Amino acid sequence: MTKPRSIDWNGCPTRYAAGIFGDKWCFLLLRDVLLHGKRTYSEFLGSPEGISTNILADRLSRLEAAGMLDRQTDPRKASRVCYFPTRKARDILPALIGVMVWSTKYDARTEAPESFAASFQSDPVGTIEWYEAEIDRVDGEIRGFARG
Amino acid sequence: MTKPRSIDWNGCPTRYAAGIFGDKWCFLLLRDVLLHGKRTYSEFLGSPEGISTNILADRLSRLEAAGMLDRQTDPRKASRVCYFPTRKARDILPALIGVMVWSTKYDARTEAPESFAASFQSDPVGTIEWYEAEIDRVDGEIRGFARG
DNA sequence: CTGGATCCCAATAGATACTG
DNA sequence: CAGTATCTATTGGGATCCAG
Repeated sequence: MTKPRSIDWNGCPTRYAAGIFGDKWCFLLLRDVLLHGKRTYSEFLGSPEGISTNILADRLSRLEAAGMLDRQTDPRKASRVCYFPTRKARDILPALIGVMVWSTKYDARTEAPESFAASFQSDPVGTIEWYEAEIDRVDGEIRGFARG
Repeated sequence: MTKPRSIDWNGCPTRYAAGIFGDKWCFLLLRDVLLHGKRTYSEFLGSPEGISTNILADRLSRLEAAGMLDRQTDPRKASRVCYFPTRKARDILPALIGVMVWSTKYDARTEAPESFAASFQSDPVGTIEWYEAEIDRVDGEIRGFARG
């Protein structure tokens, strides 16, 4: 009887969060799906960090199991799979942006990624209005995809 | 100290953040030092997640190298070492609290840790006043320690 | 004592080749 | 395109040792 190596990861919000965000690849995938609008396996694979295929598959299924990603196959073309951020994932956006603002402040060499920088200058990112609009926009995207 | 493989991990704020927070143990150590007031090696070792000694030493040095922890030895007793959160680390508090609020919302089984729950109810956590007071309090703590 | 360093070896993460 | 399979590299647990 193998003794469980890990402890109960629930019962503490930071510990719960550590299980999701305390992983380099999950963190970056959430960036891709929430801020860069990436949706497909090959789009994620194309990120400059160079995730490998098995790791990508593993993290996508972890994030799906955690209720952060909604996996949908195109009704007309089964080989086309899209991963959409769930409401739960989109609710982390304010904190994620907080982290990015922090990073930008403390690492002089960092630059905001295109979509972040662009939207940050032209849109009221962080306001309730922007946030709710983003929620609605992705909801519409998912419905459109599911209808085919 | 593992050599970064292929890509440049700077140049993007999320990527930079992933290098610091995208690690389970760093994430939890920051919780301990920022929200539970833990300062010493043995206090960190006593956390319920059960970090092992080699990993703890490695992560403490990583966080020190990243400018998140300030390592101080007691002027009167060299064997007593304290790790204080730097200003840089304390500046992540608002985002960290945002993550905790998110976790608490989405995992029904999670409970806020004592110090978080207590301060959240009795103090105006999240306000500029609370935040600046916390900055000053830890600054005083560090000065007091360094004076002996 | 406290704050580590080191070693062993189990378990996990990850790069690459390959497949339906 | 969206993943498996395989094999190697790194991380991590636990015991032990060491220095101040």
